[in-house]
Parts: sequence; structure tokens; C-alpha cells
Amino acid sequence: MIDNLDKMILRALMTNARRSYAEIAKENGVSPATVHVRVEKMKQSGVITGAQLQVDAKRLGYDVTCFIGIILQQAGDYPKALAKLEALPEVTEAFYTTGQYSIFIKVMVRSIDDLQRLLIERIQVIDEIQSTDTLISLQNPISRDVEP
Amino acid sequence: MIDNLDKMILRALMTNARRSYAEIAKENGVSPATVHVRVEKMKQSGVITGAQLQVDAKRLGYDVTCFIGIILQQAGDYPKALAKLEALPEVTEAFYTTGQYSIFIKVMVRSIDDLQRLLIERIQVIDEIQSTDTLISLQNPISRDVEP
DNA sequence: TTTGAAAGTATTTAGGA
DNA sequence: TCCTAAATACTTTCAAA
Repeated sequence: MIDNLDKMILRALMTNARRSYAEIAKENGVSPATVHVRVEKMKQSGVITGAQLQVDAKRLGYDVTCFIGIILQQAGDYPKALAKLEALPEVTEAFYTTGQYSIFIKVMVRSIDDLQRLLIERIQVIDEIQSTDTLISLQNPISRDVEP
Repeated sequence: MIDNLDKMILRALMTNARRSYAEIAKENGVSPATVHVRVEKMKQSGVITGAQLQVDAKRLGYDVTCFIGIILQQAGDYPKALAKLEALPEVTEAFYTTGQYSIFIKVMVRSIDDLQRLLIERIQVIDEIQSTDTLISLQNPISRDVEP
């Protein structure tokens, strides 16, 4: 399904999604048309789902990143709780997890004050949520992709 | 520092980093050259840090995503422990956090067996680590960017 | 599946408003 | 700072191997 050339193309684009197919082609001894064909195939098969610009959240004013573990009143409340969390733009990731928490979310806000308001006024008021644990991130020293 | 046009450009590229500057220019009533200049400025000022292809980890064979909270022997062990974690390609994110854990990592592996091996043979053997808590993710229903 | 060639676009630079 | 215009480079299609 995915051969070595596909992997090379993924590796190239995962580090810099705006690199030209021409350049990647040259590096791998194939024609630009081939790179184009391979990328289209990986898009169609769902291996490639998109391309995101990476921005420095701090420079956009988001100084606080944190993780919140959520314990629900009942396990079956998951879809409702999730829908309510999705409506909060500060919630940038949500995971449905096993273990002590049912839902585990990543939140990015401008300040500790904003975090407190978000937690108290928008998250802890969600009926389906029983309690939350917050983990504030001070640094994000590793951030990278899986190996293709 | 960042004006409205910059934000529009970021919004466009954050959802699809391969969109053409020409198209973004047209949408915002400016010339392609202006978009180019703005992007270069945001790269130089560090607002834009790169562009990543998004891939479906499951289709690359990474079926298991999990979070591991790490408690260190001593707080000062952080740099050493981090360096050892960085050497493990399965560790795709690391956060230095306040609260019950010192380091909080995201791990992507091919199977639960691989997770077990990674935990026992590569992570729990790190001298500086006292103990770990693992949280397995079954789904990732929300995954998006902050608002610029 | 890959390619070369052609057509269509896009990027990037530079000069001038 | 932004634009237009021009040069260069890239992408994408397609017919053939």
C-alpha cells in the first residue's frame, strides 16, 4: 500500500508541507509528475489528510497551554459533553480515554485568568461533567511527527 | 505587530498550508506579492514556524496513541530525563508541567504490545523516572488550531 | 506506473506610485 | 507599504512507453 517512495515523499512534506514536488522529485530521482501522482493517491486513500501551517501560539498571545482530565457523571454522557466542549474554541484537542478520565482535553488560552474563567464558567458548568483535573504546561520541548 | 490581513492569511494557511498565495490574495483583495511579503515577515518574526503535512497515523500503522504522566525522582532530573525521552521516536510530544507530573508525554505506537515494551523496556528503565501513569486514547474527536 | 512535453498557474523580484 | 509587470519556477494534464 505504501512503498518506499511514498515514505520519502511523506517524510519530505511532513517536515515542510510547502516544499515543491519538483525538489522532492529531484532528491528521489523521479519526475515531478510521479511525485504529484503519488501525493494524489495518498490523499485519496486517506493517508494524507491535509497540511497545516505551524504557528507559535505564544506569539499569537496564547501564553497558557494546559491539559484537563475530565471525569463524567456517567460514561454514557460522553457525546453530550463532547458536543459542549467542541463549542469552546479554546479546546484544541479532545481524546476519549481509558483510565481515570473519560475525556482528556488540551486547552490554549491567553492567560491564567482566562484559564480560570474558562474552567469555572464554561467547563465545570457542563452538567455531564463531574470533576476535572488540570495540568498546566510550562514548556513543550518535544513536538514532532511519527515516522512514516 | 499582526494586523487583520496577517490574521486572514494565517487563517487560510492554518487550514490548508498548500493553498496558493494567489488565491488567498484574491480573497482578500490584495496582490499575490503582498501575501508573499506578509508570509515572509511572519516567518522572520517567528509567528510562522513551519508547515506540516497532516497524515492519518492509523493508516501508517500507528494504532495506539497514549499519554504518559511521568513522576521524576527529583525535580532537577528534568533535563536528563527529557534527553532520554527525546531519543525515543515514539515520543511525539513532551510537556513540562506543574501538578502531579513533572513531564507529560504523548506516545504513538503500532500496538498495545509495542506500548508495553516501550513502557517497560525503554521508559521505566530511565533512572531519573520514579513512576508513570498511562492514559490510552481511543479516539481523538477534536483536533484543531487556536484562532489567530 | 512512470515519463516528457505542453499548457496553465504560481512565486518571486524589482521599480515605481 | 503596496502595486504592476516580468522572469522564473512549479503544477498538472495527457499521450505514449
